[in-house]
Amino acid sequence: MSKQTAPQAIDYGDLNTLMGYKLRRAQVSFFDSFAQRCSKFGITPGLFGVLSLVKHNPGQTQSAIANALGNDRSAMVSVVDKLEAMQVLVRKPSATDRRSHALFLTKEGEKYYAELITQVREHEQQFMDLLQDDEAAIISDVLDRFAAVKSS
Amino acid sequence: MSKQTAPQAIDYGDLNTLMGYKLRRAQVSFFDSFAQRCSKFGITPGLFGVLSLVKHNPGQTQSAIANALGNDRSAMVSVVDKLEAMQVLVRKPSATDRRSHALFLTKEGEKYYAELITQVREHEQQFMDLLQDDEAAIISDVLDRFAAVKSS
DNA sequence: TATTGTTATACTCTATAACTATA
DNA sequence: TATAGTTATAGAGTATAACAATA
Repeated sequence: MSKQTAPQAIDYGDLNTLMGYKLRRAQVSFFDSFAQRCSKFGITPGLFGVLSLVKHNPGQTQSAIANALGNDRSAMVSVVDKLEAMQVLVRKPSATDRRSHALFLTKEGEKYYAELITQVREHEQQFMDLLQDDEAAIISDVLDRFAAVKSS
Repeated sequence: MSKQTAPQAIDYGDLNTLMGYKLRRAQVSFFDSFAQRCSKFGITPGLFGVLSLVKHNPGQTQSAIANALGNDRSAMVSVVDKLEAMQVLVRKPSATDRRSHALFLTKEGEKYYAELITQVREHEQQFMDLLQDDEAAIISDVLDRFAAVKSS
């Protein structure tokens, strides 16, 4: 026999009733799926977030982008390094403050982002297809409310 | 003047339309809030998940718990070590398989969990209070559907 | 041969502190 | 004095590979 004991069914107990755990499971599933579909682009959700924010806010500084994403400045360094190595983003000296770097998508970066966002939207659609009628609007709303809860 | 340039408003662009990003923001907010409320218990969402699963499935092995949570069994070692150090959980030799450890809550662990789950439920309620009418049921349903998406 | 717990290892993510050059 | 980017560092979290004991 291949297994002596059949794998016993697990009772998820409280976890099955907790929105926090459902939220985590859903996010992990979503990001795993994202990573798989976008693997050929060599990008992660974290890199995508920075790229997208620079795309929509050209010329902003690293600190401004970090703040907007809720990350620390120091974490931005390697992220921007990677995106620069991919030649989709560039640091340019700020015109008004020589301490800071203004971030821009390269010409290649614009093309890259255009192709990437198409994949990302298809991926979104794959999940949105699981919803019916007005559910999407409700989820979107509720997640925004959850995100707005201040923790201290 | 305290700042030379007023902080420019950030356009979240595509991110504001992507469920994946909303999901992440909501989860981070939820877990930050959880961590704050449960800090006096010295526990994290990850530790709580294991403890809760052992509570509801006494005698299961480390591998079974790891599998149920989608983790690798190697990651369980330090988690169980921590919970054992907190004296809320014990490894006992399995009666049927001398390779494996059966996990149980200690007497203290049962008391600890009872107090903890009360806090966790209050925390849940804090977020559920943001919802109205049938929204909770819809969110719960949709998150389950998202979690069920297989990624390969 | 396969599985359980374990160790060693490594990689990502995240955060803190300190440095430098600027402001 | 304070801020931007950077470096060094350290802590979680997660994963792979290999090993000893056992199945």
